[in-house]
Amino acid sequence: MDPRRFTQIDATTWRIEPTGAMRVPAVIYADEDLIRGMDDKVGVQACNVATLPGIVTASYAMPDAHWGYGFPIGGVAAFDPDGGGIVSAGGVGFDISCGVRTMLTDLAVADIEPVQSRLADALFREIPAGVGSRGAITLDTVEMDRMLTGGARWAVENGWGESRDLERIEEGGAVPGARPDCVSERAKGRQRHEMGTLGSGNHYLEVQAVAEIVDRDAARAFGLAQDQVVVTIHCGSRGLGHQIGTEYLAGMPVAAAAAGIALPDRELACAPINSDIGQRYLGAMRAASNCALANREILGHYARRILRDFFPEVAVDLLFDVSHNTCKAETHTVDGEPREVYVHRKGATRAFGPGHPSLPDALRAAGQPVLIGGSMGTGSYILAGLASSEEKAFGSACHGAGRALSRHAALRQWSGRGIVDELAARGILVCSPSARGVAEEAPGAYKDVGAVVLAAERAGLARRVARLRPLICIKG
DNA sequence: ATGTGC
Repeated sequence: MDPRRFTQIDATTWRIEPTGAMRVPAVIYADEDLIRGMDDKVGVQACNVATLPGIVTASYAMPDAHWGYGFPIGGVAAFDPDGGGIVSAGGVGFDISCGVRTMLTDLAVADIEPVQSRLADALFREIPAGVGSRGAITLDTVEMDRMLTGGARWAVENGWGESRDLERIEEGGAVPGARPDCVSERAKGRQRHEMGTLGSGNHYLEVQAVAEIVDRDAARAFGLAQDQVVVTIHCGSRGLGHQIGTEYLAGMPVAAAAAGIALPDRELACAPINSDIGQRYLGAMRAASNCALANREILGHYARRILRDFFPEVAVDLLFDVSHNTCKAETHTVDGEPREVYVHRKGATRAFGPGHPSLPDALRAAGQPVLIGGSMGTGSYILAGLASSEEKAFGSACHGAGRALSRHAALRQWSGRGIVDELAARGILVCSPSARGVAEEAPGAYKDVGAVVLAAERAGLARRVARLRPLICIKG
């Protein structure tokens, strides 16, 4: 995008004042290079979101923003239910409650090196990955509904996880207000065999090493040390969330028209929060969130089990599990008053600062861990939420590197085999059922994650704590 | 993202 279409507020804040149907400004947090690298559609979409009924304060885009279905990926917008506010399936995304968890081990890089190849083989063999992958768990109708209301708590009760994990998961492992009755039989049917599976696209399970400590005090509070081995899982609600997104997306244009909402783009289809379909979507979306929380808990359990085959005494403690595709009712300061608003975060991570009451005691002083997935070769970051993020973007930050090239362009430029060989030469073992998927996810197809997190830090969204480098990547 | 799509 041409930076000149914005008013530059400071080095990392760019603003478009309301014009036409916009009810609030659009604000993008990024440095000038990142702005230049963004598609024009990011600005257009952020402005489109600013026209939606009940939006408060501003429509925001994070430093990793790129264009998505209706709302930008990397978009944050909050709506007031008492001011005609809306909920939008396109504002959450197809992969409902897609997110990241990082688990800390007491192993060092030197412990992994002798077993790296065998460990990669074991993880690849035992963790189902790829399009349509099936797991070892099958749910009947009763267990399906229990999973959809119980989330990670349900997983723990069934032996796939540990109860001490729960306080390290957003919402304590189970999102309240889930309504399995608002989830279609088709969506449930697609999920029957998919619990404990990774899926495809940019989803992965990685064994990583702490490559750099940026903030010593926060790293200590999080339990991170140089050369420590951690396991990070990125995945979501699989077929169930996708089916729910598809079905409600189809129903929302009618609901928007019935509510007299004029849309600048059909893809922004939405419904009033205080409407039947709005409430049904929220109930189904929360059920899908619980599916994603349960899925990540099960995958974490598998990772623990496999690590213990190699290191019987290994400790594997959950640092945090956080989603980056959600709509949540939260209390934020709006026009100087605390108000409950529905915050859509689509490709944006919740980033609550120090002292936030929702954080567990052990993390309250340091702030929420903000888990940023990079690309296969470049590594990832752990950030900490900042109090300033509350007034900048309703307590949100970026979620990843963001694509620089389309999947199609990546396929033209790289082969899966070539990427696997290139990364192996750098000590990174990649295992995937799909060579095409690996080519699509080539490190060069992504922006520089370091530039993205630096911009997030400069903008006051979150601060860098540690950088991680991959050792083993199981790719969907 | 997705029992991937013309």
